[in-house]
Formats: sequence, C-alpha cells, structure tokens
Amino acid sequence: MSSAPASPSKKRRRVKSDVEEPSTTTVVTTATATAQISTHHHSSREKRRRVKSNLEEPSSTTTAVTTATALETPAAASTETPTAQISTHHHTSREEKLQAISKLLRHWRWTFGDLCLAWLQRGSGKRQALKKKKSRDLILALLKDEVFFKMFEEVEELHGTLIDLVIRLLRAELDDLQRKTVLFGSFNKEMNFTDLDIEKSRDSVQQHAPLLFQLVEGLSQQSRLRGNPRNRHTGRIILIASIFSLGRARNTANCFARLLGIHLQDLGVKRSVLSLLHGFGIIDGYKTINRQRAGLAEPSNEDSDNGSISARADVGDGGDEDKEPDQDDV
DNA sequence: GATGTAAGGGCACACGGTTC
DNA sequence: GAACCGTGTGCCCTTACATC
Repeated sequence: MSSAPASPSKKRRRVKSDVEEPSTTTVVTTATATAQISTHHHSSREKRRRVKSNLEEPSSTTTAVTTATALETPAAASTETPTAQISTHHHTSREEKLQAISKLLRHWRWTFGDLCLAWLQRGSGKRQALKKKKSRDLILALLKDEVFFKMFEEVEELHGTLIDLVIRLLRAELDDLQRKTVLFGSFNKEMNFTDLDIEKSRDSVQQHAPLLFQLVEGLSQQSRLRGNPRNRHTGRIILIASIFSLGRARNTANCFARLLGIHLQDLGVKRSVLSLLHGFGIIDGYKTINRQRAGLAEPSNEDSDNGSISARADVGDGGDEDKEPDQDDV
C-alpha cells in the first residue's frame, strides 16, 4: 500500500497545512470532491447525493484517486479553477479566501445554502455529534450577523417554528418550576401569603425558569430607559409564572394562585372582584377559595394543638421540600 | 387508556343592605 | 315596606387533571 496515492487523511492534512483556517479547509476539501461533479452536468440533487456519498467515505482510496483525477479533468485544467487558487496560494488573506470561495460557488453554480448543506452532511451517518456541533456553530455564527438576524424578523414562516421552540422550552421550565419549588407546586396549606419573600421567589424563578425570566424582563423593560428604573415590579415575574403554571396544571401548580386568593378574601375583597381575577387566571375560583378556607379552618385547630407551625414560604429547591418547616425560610 | 378526584359552571335560594 | 342588588352557600353535573 506504500505505492498507493496519498491517502485521504494525508491529503486532508496537507490541505490543512496549506490553508490555515479549519473552515476554509473544509470548503477546499468539499470543493475538491465536487469539482468532478460539475464537469458531468448532473442535476443539483444528484450532485449533492454524490457529494454526500463521497464525503461519507473519507478513508477509501477511491475517493482520493477520483479527487485527484477530478483536478485533472479537462474542464478543471482548462483554466485555473478557484480550487487551484486556494490550494496553491500558501498565504492568502481572509478576503482573498472569501473571494476564492465565492468564485468556486459561482463556478459550480452553487448557492451558499448548498455549501452549508454539504458541509453539514459531512458529519452525518456515524458522526452525528460532529454534525450537531457544526449546525450549532453555523447557527450561532449566522445569528451574530445583523443581516441574517433581521431576516428572522422579516421571514414570517420562521416565526411559528421559533415560537413552537420557545413554547417547548418554556413549558419544560414551568415543569421544572412546579417540581422543584413549593410556591409553584400544589397548594400547601401550611403556607401563608404574608410570609412570602418576593425577592427570594423571584430568584427561584430566575434559577429554574431562566428563559421565562429573561422573556418577561425583556418584554416589560421600559421603552425609554432613563437611568435606573425606579419601580422594578419584582413580583411581576412571580405572578406571570403563576398564571402560566395554573393554566398548565391547575391542580398541581396552584399554590401561589390559591394563597393569593385566600389572602385577598381575608382582606375583605368581594366575590365579584375575586371572580374577575379568577377570570384572568390570577387566582382560583371563588368557590374553590371558599372550600379551601373551610378545609383550612379544621386542620388549623389541630395545628394549634400540636404547637404552632409557621407558614412555609420558602420557594427554594426541591431538596428543601422534605425538610421540616423552618422559620428561617420565611 | 381507565379511573378517581378536584375544580368549574350553572342554577336556585337565603340573607342583608340600599333605594325609592 | 317593596323592589332591587350584591353576596354567600349548596347542590348537581360536567370537565380537566393526576395517577396508576
């Protein structure tokens, strides 16, 4: 095997040494593999299929041979192709590399999307992890580009897909919040609304639902910032998280809503107001609150007999849920 | 998917305060 | 004092949810 042409791996190493940037190396390798295709006038789909099949077998010697042959095809050899330009110039600037790649794409009648697709497909098959990494790098790089970012605003087809993604992430966060915090879980009759620590609850939302937190903070940011905002409405995120949670799981994520409802009724808020707030999804229904209060009246006597247990207002991690109520948490 | 439970909705009735 | 209005409560049925 020593007389065989340079193996693909050696060839890749050599190309890499010629072109310093890894991404450009990939382009050159891809470009080399596709040079032969452009000479055979296949359809675009066929081209990509063949490119993919070539790229998926980087270790086969045939690939190396055909690649080398491709560079010697009449079409490629007739004029100096952009491929040759890249591989023969040892020290090219970034701009020159981009121009050479641009020439290549025009030469093959490829779009930038075709190039990206071929680049991503190099990681398919046995190398899904690589493909994921490439996809992530590509998306992150594109999102940093202002023009591309603006495209997200303009292309309506993208909005629904992005919203679906955000909803999935937010629902997962709400699920996390429900499982790992007391305040956003099922109602705990040992808790009292007046003992809630708003700041601590807010931190808890930030910890377990960072995307929701970021979303609410971003959307509710003052339209005209003048120095430090005077009123930060720290409880806003708690109420919004509670509304979402109650909508998701009214039986098992109703703690805050019910505490608030009971508290408002204790303050003398009338049925019509409670019903109105219930209509907005802020608190439980009037009847539910009444039932709960009736239920609370009986056990509260038992509690007083057993020694008063202070209300739990900690909304910390789920690990705290098993511990005995601690007054320090209030 | 079946099942038990809790919550919600609709309705009716009683009670108290206000208005005419 | 009658009529009206708002509130509180109870009953029954349906629906939604959690659990197995």
